[in-house]
Amino acid sequence: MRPYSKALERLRDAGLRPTRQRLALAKMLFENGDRHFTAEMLHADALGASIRVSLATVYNTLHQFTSSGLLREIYVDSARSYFDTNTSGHHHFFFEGSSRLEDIPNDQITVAKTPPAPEGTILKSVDVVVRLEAAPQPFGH
Amino acid sequence: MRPYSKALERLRDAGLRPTRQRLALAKMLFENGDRHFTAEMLHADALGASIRVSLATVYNTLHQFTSSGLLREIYVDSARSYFDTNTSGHHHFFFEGSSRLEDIPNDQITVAKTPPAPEGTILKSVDVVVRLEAAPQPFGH
DNA sequence: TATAATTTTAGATTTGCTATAAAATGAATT
DNA sequence: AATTCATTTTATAGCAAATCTAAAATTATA
Repeated sequence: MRPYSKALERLRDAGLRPTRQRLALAKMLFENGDRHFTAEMLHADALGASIRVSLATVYNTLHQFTSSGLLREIYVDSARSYFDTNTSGHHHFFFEGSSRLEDIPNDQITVAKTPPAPEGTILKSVDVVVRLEAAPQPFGH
Repeated sequence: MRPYSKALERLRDAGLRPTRQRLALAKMLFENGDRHFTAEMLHADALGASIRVSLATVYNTLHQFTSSGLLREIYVDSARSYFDTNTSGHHHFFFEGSSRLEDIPNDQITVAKTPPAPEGTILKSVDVVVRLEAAPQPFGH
C-alpha cells in the first residue's frame, strides 16, 4: 500500500474494475475501521463527502462487495439490509430502539457446538444476534 | 380443551377478542404443530382453506399475536418477515436456496456463554441462525 | 484513437408492509 | 331482541426499500 491504496488492492483482488465510484466507496468503507451500515446510510455519507454516486450504484456495489467477500450482510431487521465491513466470524448486539448494530467481543460469547449441515447442504455461516431493548427508566425524583 | 378450543383459550389468555378471523387464524397456526411462515403464506393458506380474511387483517393479527407472545418473529431475510409458532428458546437453520426455515434440535447447538446486556439495556433474545446453501452437485456419469 | 465491453445513472417499477376511514362485527345493556 | 358503543375488519391508497431498464458515460483493449 504505497502507490496503490488498500482500497484499490481490494478491488483488484476481487476482480472488480476500479471505477471512480467503486474506489470512492471502498475507501469510505475500508479505510476507517469497522462499520455497520445500510445502503441509504452509505449513500448519504457519500453525498456528504461530495462523492457523486447514485443510489442504484450503491446497491450494485454493496452486492458486488458482498459476493466477493469484502462485506458481509447482517439480518436483524425485516425492513432493511445491514452490512458489515468486518467479514471475520463474529456476532452482534442489535439495539432495537435505535436500530443500531454493535460487535460482540469474541471473548463474551461462545457457540460451543455447531450443528452439522443437513444432507445436501453446506454450512455458510453461524450468526448470533443478541437483541436488546432499552431498560425501563427508574422514576425520577 | 373441550367445549372451548385451544385456539379460543389462547386468544382469551392474550386478551384478544375471539373474532371469526382471529379464531380461524389461531386454529390454523396452533392446532397443527410448529410452523414457520410469512404473512403472505398464511394469507394464501387461509384463502385456500376458504377462510375469508384480508391481507391487512393477517398482518394485524400477526403483530397482535407476536406482541402477546403467541408468536415469535425470526430475522433471516432482509425483505420479508418470518414468524414461528414455537415461542420457546430455540434456534434455526435457514436454507438460502429455498428460503425455508427449520428448527435446530436443542441438543445440536449450545450457546455456552451469553454476553451481559450493555448498560441501560435489557436482553431480549439470543438468536442463532445457521445459514445453509445447496451443496455443489457432483458431476453426473 | 477507435472499438467493445462494462458500469453508472435517472427514473420507473416492484414488493412487502402500513395507514386510512368507512362498513361490519362483537359485547354490554336494556 | 333491539340499542348503543367500542373494536375489528376491510378495500384501497400510500410508503419506503430495493430492483429493473435502457440510454449515456466510462474503462479496458486493440
